[in-house]
Amino acid sequence: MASGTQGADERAVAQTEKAVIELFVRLAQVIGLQRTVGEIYGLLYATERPLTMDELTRRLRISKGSASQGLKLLRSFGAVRSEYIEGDRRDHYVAEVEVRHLLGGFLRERMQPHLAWGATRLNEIDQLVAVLPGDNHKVLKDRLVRLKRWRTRGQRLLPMILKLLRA
Amino acid sequence: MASGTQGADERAVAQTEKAVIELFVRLAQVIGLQRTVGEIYGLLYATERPLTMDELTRRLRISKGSASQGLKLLRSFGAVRSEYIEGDRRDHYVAEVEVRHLLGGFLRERMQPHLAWGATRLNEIDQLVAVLPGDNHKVLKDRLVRLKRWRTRGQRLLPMILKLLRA
DNA sequence: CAGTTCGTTCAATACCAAATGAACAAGAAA
DNA sequence: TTTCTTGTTCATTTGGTATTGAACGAACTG
Repeated sequence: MASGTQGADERAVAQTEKAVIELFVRLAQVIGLQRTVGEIYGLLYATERPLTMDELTRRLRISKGSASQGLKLLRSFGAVRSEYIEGDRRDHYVAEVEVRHLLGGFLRERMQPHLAWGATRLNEIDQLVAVLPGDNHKVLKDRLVRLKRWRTRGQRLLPMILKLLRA
Repeated sequence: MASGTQGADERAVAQTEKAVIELFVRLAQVIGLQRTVGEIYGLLYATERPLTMDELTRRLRISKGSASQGLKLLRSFGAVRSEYIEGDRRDHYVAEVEVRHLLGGFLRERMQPHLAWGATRLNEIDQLVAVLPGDNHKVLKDRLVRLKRWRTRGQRLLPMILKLLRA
């Protein structure tokens, strides 16, 4: 292969890498994760070979602290795992390329707690309106019934999405 | 009705109101909207009677600017509409009690653009990898195919959710 | 053992987006 | 017309949180 073509190759790969990182940075922002988390996952996703924390900090220009915390989060989501490499005591990280790991982990660890909190809160509100006399505050009661329907719906939605992730 | 019971009533209503607002504040935070937007929608949701901007700023202790911008956003979502009241030139706002208006508007105005952006970006990446020689970078190409599958999936998910909202 | 390497934690900092409020425009009232 | 009322916009301030980097513990190495 000619070295000119080779150079074009490298450029294309580098650009791709950058674009993939950008993609995951955006995804991270949309679902409310730190930009560094998106960067880390993006770089790992675009790289076949396992990377050390040191490589992540150098290539992404982020601090050791950010890398450590980002990787911790991504591991808790099951979106990244560390691979053992013979004769190197450093951790080597690879992306779980099934994106559902990232999204599934996010839903499990971040979304679910919110839904649970909302359900609890709605029950508490229920207690409050229960003491109100029957025909007064009819509209308020009606609206709360609507909200409770949403609790059910929301709790149904999560499994649905998870199922969709699996498909 | 005894005035003591009446007092208990008012307390319960006030607490309910507060709890409903809290609920929507949390929802707002989860989907990445400003706290004030959640507060506004929450108060309107908990109140039968249409409210003026002035009432919103006083009861929520937020600035006129925040109220104006929050209402603007909520109207753009179709989650709030203004009602004309005879002999009062001020705008009077009521919540669209179908929560799907809020979520639907959010998906339409906020989520959809991100998906569109991602789709465009993926096409650009496609162009980049297209120039790479066949068997090299096989893994990279494979991973991009995975991402493209997600574009399709994401674009399918949105209508699904919208349908669920309607149900 | 002392000296390195590696990863984590957390207090300090830097950054950014949300909230404010003054200034403004458009009507209405007087 | 002038004066109020009402709502919007936008430059500034504020508040919250993401990122940093120093300090630390643990686990190797020589």
